[in-house]
Amino acid sequence: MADTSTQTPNPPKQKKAKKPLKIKARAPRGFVDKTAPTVRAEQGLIQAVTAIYGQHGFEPLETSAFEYADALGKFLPDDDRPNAGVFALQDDDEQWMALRYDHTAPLARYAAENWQHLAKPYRRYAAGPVWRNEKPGPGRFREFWQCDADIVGSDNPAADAEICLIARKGLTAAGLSDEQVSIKINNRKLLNATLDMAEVSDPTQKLIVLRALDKLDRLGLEGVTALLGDGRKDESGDFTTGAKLTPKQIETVLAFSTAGRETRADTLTALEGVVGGHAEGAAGLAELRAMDALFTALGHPPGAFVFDPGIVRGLEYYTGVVFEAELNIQVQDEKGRPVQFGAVGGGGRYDDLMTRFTGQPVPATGFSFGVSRLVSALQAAGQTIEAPAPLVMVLVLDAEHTDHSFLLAERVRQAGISTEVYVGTSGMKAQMKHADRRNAFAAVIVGEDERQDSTVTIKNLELGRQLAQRIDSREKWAEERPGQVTVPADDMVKTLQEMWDGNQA
RNA sequence: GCCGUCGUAGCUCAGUUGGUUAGAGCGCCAGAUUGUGGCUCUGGAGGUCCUCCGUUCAAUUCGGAGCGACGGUACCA
Repeated sequence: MADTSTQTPNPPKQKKAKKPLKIKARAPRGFVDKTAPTVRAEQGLIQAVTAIYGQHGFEPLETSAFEYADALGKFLPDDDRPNAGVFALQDDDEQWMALRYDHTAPLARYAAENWQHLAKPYRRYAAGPVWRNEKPGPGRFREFWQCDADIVGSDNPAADAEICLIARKGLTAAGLSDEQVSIKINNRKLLNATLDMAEVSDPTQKLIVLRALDKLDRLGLEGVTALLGDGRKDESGDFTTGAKLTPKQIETVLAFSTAGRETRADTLTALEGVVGGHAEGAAGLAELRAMDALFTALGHPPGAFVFDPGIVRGLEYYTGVVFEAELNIQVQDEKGRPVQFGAVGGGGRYDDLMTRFTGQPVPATGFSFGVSRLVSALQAAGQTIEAPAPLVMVLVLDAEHTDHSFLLAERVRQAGISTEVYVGTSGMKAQMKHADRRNAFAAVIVGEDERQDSTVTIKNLELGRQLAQRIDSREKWAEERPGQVTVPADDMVKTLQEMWDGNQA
C-alpha cells in the first residue's frame, strides 16, 4: 500500500528565508469597534427608548441571530450567490441559515411559530445587532444595531398611530427636544392608487417610479421628473435609466407626491382631490384620517406628526401606512457646510409579511430606530455623553504584597467607587503614568512605610493635572506633591470621597 | 456595482532619477530619578515600503492584476 504521507510536497520556492508573517491587525471591512464612549451612549439610549416601549405595554423579545434563510423572505441566497445581501452558511442538514438583516422578519417567524400562545394584538420590542452583507460606505456598516417596536394582529389605524407616538416619545426620551423631532407619515395605498390611476402596471416600472419618488427631497422636482421619464445623468457622468413614463403619467404621479400642505387637515383635503376617487386611495385616506383624529385629540404640536406624500420607504413589504422619523437639527461638518441628517428611523404596516408562514395575511405594524445613527444625531444636537464613573488607582510597589493592595481596593469598591489595582509589572513611575492616563482622580500608594504604619498615601491626581501646567522645573515638580496626604487605612475611603467631592466643587 | 484619489513604523508623513544598513516628528519602552504623572536630556524597541505576477544583474521605486482605505454615485429588505 502506497504511503504518500511521507512524500514531501512541492518544495517551496527557493527564495530568501522569510520571517514569520505577521497578521495585519484590522477589523473586517464594514465592521467597526465601538469604544467606551460610544458603547455608553448606545446603551443609555436603548435603555431610555425601551423604557418608553415598556410603558406602552411592549414586552422584550430576543430572537436568535441566525434564521433559516427561507424564513427571511425573498432575499434568501441562491446557490450561485449564497451571500448576496445576507451572511449565510449551510448547516449540517444542508439547510441555509443566515444572520438576520432586521428584527421584523424574525418577529414574523416567531409570531407565526407561537401564534396560539400570544395574546393578540401582540406587542414586543427588540434591540440588537443586525447584519447586512453589502458594500459599506460612509456611516454604513455591515453590522449595526436596531431598536424595534411592533404590534402584530391589529389592522386598526390606532395601532399605527400608537407606533408613531412611541417613536416620537422614544426620541424625546433619548434627549431630543419636541421641536427637533418630526414623524412624517404616508400611506402605500395612496401610492398604489396613484400608480393605478397613472396606468403604471408593470412591476419593474412601478419599482423605478417609487425609487424616483423617494429621491424627491434630495434631487428636487427636476431630477425626479427626469428619472420618471427617460433617465438622469448625475454629476459623475453615470446614467440612471428612468421609468419611461409619458408626460401625462409623470404629471399624475407628481401631482400626488407634491400634495403635501402645511397642516394635516389641508394635506388630507389636497390628497382627497388627487386619489379620493379611487377605491384603494379612499381606504388609505380613511386610515390617515383616523390617525389624525388621535393625534389631534392627544394635543401634540402640529409639527410632531406630519402627513407627507413624498415619503416612500422600503419598497417590498410595506402594505399600508409608512413613516419616518426626521430630525430638525442644524449641523455643520468640519468644513462648515450644513449637514442634512437622514431619517433616524422608520417603519410602517406590513400585513403580508407573515402570509408565507400562516397562509393568510396577518396585520402588523412597527417601527425601527437606527441606534448608531441616532447616537451621532444626539451628539450633533449637543447632547453630552455620560461621563464614565470616577476611578481610583491602587498601586502595587512591592509585588509580594499585591494582596494588600487587593484588600484596600475591595474596601473602596464597597463604597461604590470603581477601583483598579495595577497588575502590570513596571515600577512606580510607570504606575503613576498609567493612573494618569486612565484618568483616575486619585492614586492610593502603599509601600513598606504605609504597610507598617497601617496607613495609605493618597495622591490627588486631578489637582496635579492642573498644577502641572504651571510648573516647569523638575525640582519644583518633585517637591510639590500636590494634594498628597498620608492617612490611617481606616480613613482611606472617607478621604477619597472627600477628595472627589472637593474636585467636583 | 460604477467613477476618482490614495496605500512607506502604532499615528501623521518624508524619501529612494531602480543599487550596501529606508528616515523624521509624535507615540511607546527604559534610564537620568532615591517611592511620584508634567518638562528636559540619553538610550532602545518597532518596517515582508499593501499583496501577487511581470520587466531587470538588481524592484519599496517601473508595468499589470488583485486587495484595502477615503470621496462621489447607485442600491438598501
